Amino acid sequence: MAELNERSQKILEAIVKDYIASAEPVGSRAISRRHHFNLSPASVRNVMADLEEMGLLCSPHTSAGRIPTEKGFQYYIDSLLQIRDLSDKEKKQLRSSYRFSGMKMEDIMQEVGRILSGLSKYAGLVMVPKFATTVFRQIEFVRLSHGRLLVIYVSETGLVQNKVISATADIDQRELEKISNYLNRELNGLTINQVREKLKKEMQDEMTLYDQLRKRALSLSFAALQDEIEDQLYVTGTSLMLEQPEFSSPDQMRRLIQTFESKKILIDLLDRSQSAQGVQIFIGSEVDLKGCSLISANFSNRKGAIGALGVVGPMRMDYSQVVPIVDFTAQLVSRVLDREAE
Amino acid sequence: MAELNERSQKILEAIVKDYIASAEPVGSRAISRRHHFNLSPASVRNVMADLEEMGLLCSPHTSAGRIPTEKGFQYYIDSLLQIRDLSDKEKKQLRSSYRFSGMKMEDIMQEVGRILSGLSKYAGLVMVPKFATTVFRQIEFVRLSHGRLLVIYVSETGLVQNKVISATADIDQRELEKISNYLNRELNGLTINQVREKLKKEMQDEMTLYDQLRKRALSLSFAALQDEIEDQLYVTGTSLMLEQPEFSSPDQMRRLIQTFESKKILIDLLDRSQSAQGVQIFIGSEVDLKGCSLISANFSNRKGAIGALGVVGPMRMDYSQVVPIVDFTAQLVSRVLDREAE
DNA sequence: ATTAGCACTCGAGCTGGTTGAGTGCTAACA
DNA sequence: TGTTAGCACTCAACCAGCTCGAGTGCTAAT
Repeated sequence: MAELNERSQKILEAIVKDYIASAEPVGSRAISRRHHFNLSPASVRNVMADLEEMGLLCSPHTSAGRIPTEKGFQYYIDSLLQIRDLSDKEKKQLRSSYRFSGMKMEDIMQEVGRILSGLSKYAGLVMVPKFATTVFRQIEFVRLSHGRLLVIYVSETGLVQNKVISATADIDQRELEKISNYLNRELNGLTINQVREKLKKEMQDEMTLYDQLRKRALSLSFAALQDEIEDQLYVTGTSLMLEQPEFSSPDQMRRLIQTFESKKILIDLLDRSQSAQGVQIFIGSEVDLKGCSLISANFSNRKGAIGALGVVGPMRMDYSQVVPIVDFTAQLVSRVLDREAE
Repeated sequence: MAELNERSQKILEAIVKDYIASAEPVGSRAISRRHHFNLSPASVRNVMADLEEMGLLCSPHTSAGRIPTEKGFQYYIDSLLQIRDLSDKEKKQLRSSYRFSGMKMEDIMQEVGRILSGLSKYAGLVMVPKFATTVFRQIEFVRLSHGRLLVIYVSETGLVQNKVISATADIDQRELEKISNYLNRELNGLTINQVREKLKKEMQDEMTLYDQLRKRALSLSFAALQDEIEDQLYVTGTSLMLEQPEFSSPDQMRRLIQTFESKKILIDLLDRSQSAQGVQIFIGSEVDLKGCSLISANFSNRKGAIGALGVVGPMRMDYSQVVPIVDFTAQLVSRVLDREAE
């Protein structure tokens, strides 16, 4: 991106801010009046023309003002945006809105989403820790019917997953207990991925296994863990998005709701943000959310269980407001998870 | 409801059917032409005026045709609607779209919702069996951190619920195992409600209890089961509803989405339908869904686990089409649950 | 380099006219 | 007496034309 001189920057910033506030095209006159750089509308217009040339602004039609393009927002966020920190008072307030004691994982995540969307007035997303990266704690088998077993496994953080598998032979509950005892001893403290690795390796030595119990245990737990467990995503406050003027037309509403309904797009996005540290901002068509941005952050605990949360709002959302909220919430959740796992 | 003579009935039926097909006010001319009762538009008009008088029809404005009121739909459904049965071919087709083998409960429910909304082109609802009425199968405890326990309980049907409780004293995993063994033996085969009853009674004799283990077991499981477990609701295909012309205005869309988002209204409705047998139809403002109807049916298995499923569509939906689908799906799900629990 | 001035553009909103579907009423008819 | 043809009336939807005002781009003066 070519450098902008200071005046251009100031004007771009002013336009973006005004547009964020009003959701309407902003004109040269408004800029020269509302912001106190002593410039006539004409001069502002010249600068605006340059900015349009560079692809940072565009005008919906001849006699309307300018609105920032995606690229314009990008520039604003990269170079101009100053994130204010939350004041201690705000932090305290935020902290006190979260009351997680005695809640199980799912409920915590849902509650975080609710609060996130409540504070931001946009849609809140929370993706539950990817099970694969969490630490194994316990496995249990329940016999459902002939040959059909329910496997329940629990992570260090108290996340529960369950799955139905079918065993070749019928196994009674007593033996299942023995098997789970054995597995709990063997696999304790490993991440699910490590568990998978270990099982795979041991399975290869299967030929040499005379120990029936162990053999069964291996094949059962292998079946239980073999396919990827999909991430769980909690979406809250979609209807808040519909209040935004940019989604006021039926068509745009439909598109938006469809996007939120499929969840896949959102999961992909949050997955992408998983690798990075701190707050990330995805803008507009960079993601498959036309006209939207996603502000996301990861959370984790000492042991490494990783999830992501964020806020989806219109591209024109108030980043300086929402970014610190997302950031602090992620930290808060991380701390809670640590406490849970202690 | 006053009786209608045959001609009025025929005309009402024709109007409702045409309106269902077109979503537009239907006029006297159209009725007299499209349906072959040999009546002039003028005569039809007279009847229509009567029907309007009785509150079965209304006209959006003077020079538009008539549309059925809620009461009109009610009458149509109660007296005029003929539910055709599914042909064997359709049944077979429906049956084959459901593939549940090796799925766990949650996934089955989600899949049912998806198919339901796919077939009806409206929103599909599935409410997972109320846990309280299901049969207890197994309970497990996992120690999370000092004094915090994760309880997992499984129903006969393989439904898994979990919850965090805090114990007064720290209990190690070995003792937890003993406790769960004890409880599994004691409580096997009872419904959750029966379990609650039993625990309550035994707790009252607590004074006389010298058996530490038993004492602990009782208090733990009591804590685990004490509050109501909320029903889980799966909603699919909301965006399909947005395609319907009656929800084409931004305002109506917003209202609709808000309704679906809160879920509470829907749960209440399905709860209400729980008591009844067979397919039920709720219309419009009778429920809190303005302009919508809900077609619902219960499912259960021999052991009595009860849930409900249904389709929410515009009031003007094709009942003769959707009712049999809902009906048959409920039967299908019941049968699957039986198989699961066998 | 900045700015005042001005012609120009274009959407929003208002008006008035036309069209066509549909009604209610009345009088004639079987 | 029930049915119907005829007719005047109503009203939303559509369209064309109009004005208004916000905002632009360009040019010439400062």
